Amino acid sequence: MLDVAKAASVSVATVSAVINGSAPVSPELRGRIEEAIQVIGYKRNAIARSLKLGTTRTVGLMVADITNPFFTDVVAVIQDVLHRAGYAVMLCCNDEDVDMQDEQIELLIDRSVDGLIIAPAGDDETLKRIIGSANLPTVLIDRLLDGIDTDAVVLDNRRAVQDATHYMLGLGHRRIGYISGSLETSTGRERLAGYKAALEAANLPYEEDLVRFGNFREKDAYKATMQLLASTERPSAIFSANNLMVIGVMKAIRDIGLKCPEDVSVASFDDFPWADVFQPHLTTIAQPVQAIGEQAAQLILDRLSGKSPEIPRRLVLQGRLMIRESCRPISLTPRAIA
Amino acid sequence: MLDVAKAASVSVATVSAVINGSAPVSPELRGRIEEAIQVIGYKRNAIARSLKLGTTRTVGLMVADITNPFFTDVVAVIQDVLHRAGYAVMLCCNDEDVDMQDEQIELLIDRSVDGLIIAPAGDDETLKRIIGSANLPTVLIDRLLDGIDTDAVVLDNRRAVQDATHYMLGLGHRRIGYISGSLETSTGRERLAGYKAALEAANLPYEEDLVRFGNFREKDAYKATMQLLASTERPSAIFSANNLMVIGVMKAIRDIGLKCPEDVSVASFDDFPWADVFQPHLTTIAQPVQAIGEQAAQLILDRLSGKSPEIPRRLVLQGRLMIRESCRPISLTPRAIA
DNA sequence: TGACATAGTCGAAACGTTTAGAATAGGCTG
DNA sequence: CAGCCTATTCTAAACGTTTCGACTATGTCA
Repeated sequence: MLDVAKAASVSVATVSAVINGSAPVSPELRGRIEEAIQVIGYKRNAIARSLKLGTTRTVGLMVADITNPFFTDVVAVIQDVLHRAGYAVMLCCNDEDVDMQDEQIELLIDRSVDGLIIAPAGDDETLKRIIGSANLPTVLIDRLLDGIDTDAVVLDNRRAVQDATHYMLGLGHRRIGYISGSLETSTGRERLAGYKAALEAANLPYEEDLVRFGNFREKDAYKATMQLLASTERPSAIFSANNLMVIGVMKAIRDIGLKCPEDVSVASFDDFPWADVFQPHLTTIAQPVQAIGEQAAQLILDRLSGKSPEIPRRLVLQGRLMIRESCRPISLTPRAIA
Repeated sequence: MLDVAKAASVSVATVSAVINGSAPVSPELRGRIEEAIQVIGYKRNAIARSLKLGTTRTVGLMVADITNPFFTDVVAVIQDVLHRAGYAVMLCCNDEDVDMQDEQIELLIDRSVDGLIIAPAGDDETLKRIIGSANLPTVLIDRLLDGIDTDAVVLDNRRAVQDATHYMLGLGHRRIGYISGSLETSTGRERLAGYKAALEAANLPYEEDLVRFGNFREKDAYKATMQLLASTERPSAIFSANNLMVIGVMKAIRDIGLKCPEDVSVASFDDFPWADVFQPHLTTIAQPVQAIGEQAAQLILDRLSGKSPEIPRRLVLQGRLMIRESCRPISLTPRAIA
């Protein structure tokens, strides 16, 4: 900038004024300065600017697992709308690892991001302390944190799986296996609550044996399903609490020599773009990923521009049950009855 | 830092010395300073540090489409290894849009990233000019850029699809449809070249009618496949040049009332974690995503720490043909013969 | 015509670090 | 004891911006 100022024989203050349009500048000087900028190929240094202004126009985005297509989609739309608003996105993912998560949030805060969008891996005290003391605009997505009261956009998880379970119950299933996500997450807890609620509404007992933990990961879900299917009274249906796990569930069903939906019905949280083209066509709960991403981005943008209300806003969206062919009426699944 | 210095009654230089261990400090002062840091809860300001040092310990990662599971996986491992090395990742994705890409690369350079990892959307002149003049450590992944000579890690695309085509030819298929990615990308060109090479090796003519462009996207691939299947001499097999497009291909096959592999065989670039559990079990070319990510990250890390050789390193990895059940011998697909 | 507002420009301080080089205090050598 | 070396500490400049307040020239109003 100093070079530009010299080349145009003006002060740096004036150069700054034309670049930012922050003060009136005579047409003559403006012309000289703009020309000098062209000639020199000057680009203003965003770091120096950030130092002075105390803002980086960057938001930190931390999600538990970017490999999960749900998060991938959400990240993509967040990145898109933030970019259009002139913000850069610093991305972290920790593969559902809480310790890694703590490190990463530090990394982000350390880099002086202006705000944070987080889908936390777990309800970790350290994390909560850090984001509490960072005092940054923060929006939680997908998963809430106990005792942390910020903007958030989440799904009505409880209702969604209650509906799905109700649907399976309606097909006559009485023993519905449930592959749960980690109860360290609000989604893990809420989804399980939905399952319980549906059972209760149908006057059916909640059986611990029928729920196993897959921690939102394929491998763990595979093991969990193997156990479930090996038990004496095999369930006639299985609900998977997310997309990654349903792959594990299907693999276990295959490996144990059963067929879906002939032998066991399956439904899952999270939809797939290919769900109605590969067999069995999975019955799923579709999340409005586009809306989730847009809303989250908008919340942080509003907060950053200071036009949010004082109290945090909590958006809860509804899932949609996509009934396809992976669940069938109990009367048609003879082997499960035997 | 000034506060810490005051609290410990020393100069900021000394505080800096203990924080960075950049100069010897007596145990006494060190103790006082460390205590003051604790008490005050001081964190050094990375922006100011970047300004002085001219380095941000951040690398820009721009991929054409993060929604594509291949890129997602690669991004995840890159993020992981860079994080472990103390680097933050600034992510951009542009949905294969070249103009957006130009904007984004500017955004990244503007933010003073220390290096760039790019999977370009297209062979765009503006992009090339920008990264040429930015003069930053850069590594290209997946796709090369004509005339840009930097570190890179790519697949041997040509060979991989040549092998796959050879395999289909071996099953007796003579009319193999090819759904191509954009020829603006090196992968688009190389993969098509592999298809042609296999044809040539088998003394078969290259027929323009059999290749359609899906631009690496599901929707376009769907349309392309519809055309292909509507033609008078319908192909008995189709190869899709990536994962997103094969979904479109399968949808088209379904919508036109055909079955895979009974009526038409299908193979695709890029593997899926669920490929051998949902029907039809797709025959694919699996890319070593883990290795690609690791190598790319290592290349940029080496370059950043100045321990790379002067000349750019170009790594080319091999794909692996995963033969499953979506292709069958031509003699068994009667309808295609008719 | 003098007081005063206004537009345009500039000098210099500030943002929070790092670091070169100066300063200081001992200790050692001859 | 002078001279010198070493270890430790400090002062101050620099990184590249933004912006406050000062200054000048010009125009306006009573």
